[in-house]
Amino acid sequence: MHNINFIRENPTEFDNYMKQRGEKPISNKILELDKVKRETQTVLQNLLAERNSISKTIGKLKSEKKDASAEMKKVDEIKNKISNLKELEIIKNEELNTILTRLPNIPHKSVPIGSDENNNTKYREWGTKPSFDYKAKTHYELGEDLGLMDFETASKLSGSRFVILKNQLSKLERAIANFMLDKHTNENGYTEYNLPFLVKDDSLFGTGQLPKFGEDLFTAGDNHWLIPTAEVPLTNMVREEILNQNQLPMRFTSYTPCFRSEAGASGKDTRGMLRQHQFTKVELVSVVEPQNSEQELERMLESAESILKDLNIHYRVMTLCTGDMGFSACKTYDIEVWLPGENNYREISSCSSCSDFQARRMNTRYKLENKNIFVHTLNGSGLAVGRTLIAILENYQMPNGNIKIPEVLKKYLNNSDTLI
RNA sequence: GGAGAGAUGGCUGAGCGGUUGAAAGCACCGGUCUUGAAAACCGGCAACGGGGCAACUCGUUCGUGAGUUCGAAUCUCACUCUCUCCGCCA
Repeated sequence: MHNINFIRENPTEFDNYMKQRGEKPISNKILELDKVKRETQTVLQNLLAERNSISKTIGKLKSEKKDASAEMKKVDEIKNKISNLKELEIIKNEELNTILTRLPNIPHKSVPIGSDENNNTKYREWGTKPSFDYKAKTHYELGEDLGLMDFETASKLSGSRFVILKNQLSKLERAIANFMLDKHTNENGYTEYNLPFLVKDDSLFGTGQLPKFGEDLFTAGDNHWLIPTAEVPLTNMVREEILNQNQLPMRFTSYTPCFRSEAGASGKDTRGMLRQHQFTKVELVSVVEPQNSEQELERMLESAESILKDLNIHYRVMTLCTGDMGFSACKTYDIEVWLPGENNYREISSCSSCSDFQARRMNTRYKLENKNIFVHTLNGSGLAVGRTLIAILENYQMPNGNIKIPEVLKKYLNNSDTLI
């Protein structure tokens, strides 16, 4: 949600920011609605004040057993005007909100300007690509050849974009999740939560998925939605709260399934388990004071990177350009992991600062010297577990089709050296 | 699923239809006292919005939405949520 004061004072600048994010200029319309709304409100409030004071007089007269019929007649006349103006104010306010709740966050100054992923810039990279004497296999070739990854049966159960992991691969998924959670809670300073996977629409509004992106989500009836990411429940834990300064920064982590309809991705990544309707992810969320959010984003990125460093898998970090960022983000780093089987980099984490954008939607503030200030929220994957599993398969594959176990995961897998 | 109770400020918790935006306590902030701290005492302390350069002023808000009334935290209706008991159940 946007600060209407900022738009009032910087309409051209606002339009410019929106243009960078692929929106049309709209400040004119916003300011016009805002003006009408405020004028209506002023007139309305004067009438309300008049009604209130006459009502008080009536109360006084009645308690003195005097005649109040003249005053009551006066109020009666005002009442009609009031209800008309009230209606108008509500309409204008709704029109304004419809616009304001559907505009994306303003990008941070340091974000490269551009329309799509081609304008993303490389922030840094780590490690080197492994080399193979043969054509590296894809994760689904490896998984299926080992008999541990089953797309056919999954589609019998649930349709396309689902997978079944069996035996050692199922255990590997658990090992990865445990390793990530241990790392983030023991070394990176996050507190672990076990969360609801169903949320109400208020929560999805708070983090920005609703009202605009409902078609990307699965519903579960009764005003419940399946979470597309743990960001939603984690961040909304502080919705409608006024926090104390000494509670900040807050750092949360959680391992949850994520459910996405992938409505806009038909035909994309249909092979393998890269893009599924259901996947698991370890999520990181921070709630911080505004002046600390830039630094917190770097910290969060490093926390996510620490997982891949420990796994010793090559990756690069991209700074997303204005046109490629998510709705709520003001700045986003994507971590792209190297997948030898694909011969390509693929997103495995996305770390975003949402500045005060979600905080305004959620009305989350903290007390600072008797003032209530909107917090800044950040979220990042640390990491997507399914895609980490893919990365391990492809990077740790051996010529015979078996998989080496990364050093840090051994203790989670009976100290085995290889998958089977 | 059946029966009942409830929802008030950061928290706990009072509140006959008419200075109740709301008692009291806690928390918090400032001060006195103290070598320092604690205690005690004094003072301050809801949010959001409109108008105004400002002092300030007006409006809205007691779960949400309608209604009754000149006037609603207080009365009526619907909805949401929470809790208790019973039943069912991982």
